[in-house]
Amino acid sequence: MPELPEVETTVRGLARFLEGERIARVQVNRPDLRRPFPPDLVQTLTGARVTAMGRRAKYGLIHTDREQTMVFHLGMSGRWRIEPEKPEKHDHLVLETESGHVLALNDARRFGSVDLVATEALDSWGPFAGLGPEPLGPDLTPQHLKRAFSSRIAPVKQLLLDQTIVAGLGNIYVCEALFRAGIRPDKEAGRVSLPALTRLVPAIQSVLSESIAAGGSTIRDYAQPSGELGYFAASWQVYGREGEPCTCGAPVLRFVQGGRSTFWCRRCQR
DNA sequence: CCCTCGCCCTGCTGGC
DNA sequence: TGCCAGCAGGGCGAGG
Repeated sequence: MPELPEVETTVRGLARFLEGERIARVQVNRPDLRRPFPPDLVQTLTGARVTAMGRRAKYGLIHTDREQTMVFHLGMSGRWRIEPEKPEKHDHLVLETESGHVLALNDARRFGSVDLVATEALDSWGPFAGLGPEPLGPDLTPQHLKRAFSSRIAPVKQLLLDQTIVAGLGNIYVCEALFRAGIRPDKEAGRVSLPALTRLVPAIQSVLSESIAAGGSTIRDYAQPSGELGYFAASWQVYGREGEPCTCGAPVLRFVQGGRSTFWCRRCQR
């Protein structure tokens, strides 16, 4: 899905149309994504004013003046369509603001979610309660990873996908960050050295920051809220490049880990 | 606890 | 052209 940079881009795009606006109309077309929509979704959002937008891990946050926050997850194929010309298949939720902007949450695979959570209790809300630190915040440090990886035998790649260790990384950016840090994806997490973790943290942060600056990655059904496409996909060095030469000349390799594809360079990652 | 696996759902691509 | 296998960015629960 949209990983952290894509959610961040989406939230920033939505903010231009929602922040400070009152929601005038809420239309639910199909109220069952990963889980059913809250039964009071329409009632709670209709007439509410959006006070602020935010993001936690891969979740987008729409805070309202009703002390309720709408939390959305884009799953694998979710996207917000801004000012859609016409309705499309899989537009599950449509919001219209007082000033006439229309926003449609479209999710073909329906792995996404929409929830309402009391704003003051967000941190203790089930899906948020166990999340690890934000990778772009101050709490992701080599020491944090050292501690979280300690005595773990699972491959480092799998643990980086674990949202309780770091919140917001997905398959693409984990592959790219491990490449930048020169760490083999199948390395036992507990055996990754502190110097390697000290390279990994800035590798994670740079790959995410650069992607956000570029407006996210483009893949299949992902588009920014405005409808433009992100450009970061062109910057992938290993993801999706099986068989192509790495910058070092060796071929990019692919194998399956935990049921998903891992891309890496045998020469650059040790 | 930790680790792995399989499933949720739909659509697109590539090979025959 | 049609069909079908394989693949896709996530998250969760079951079972060992």
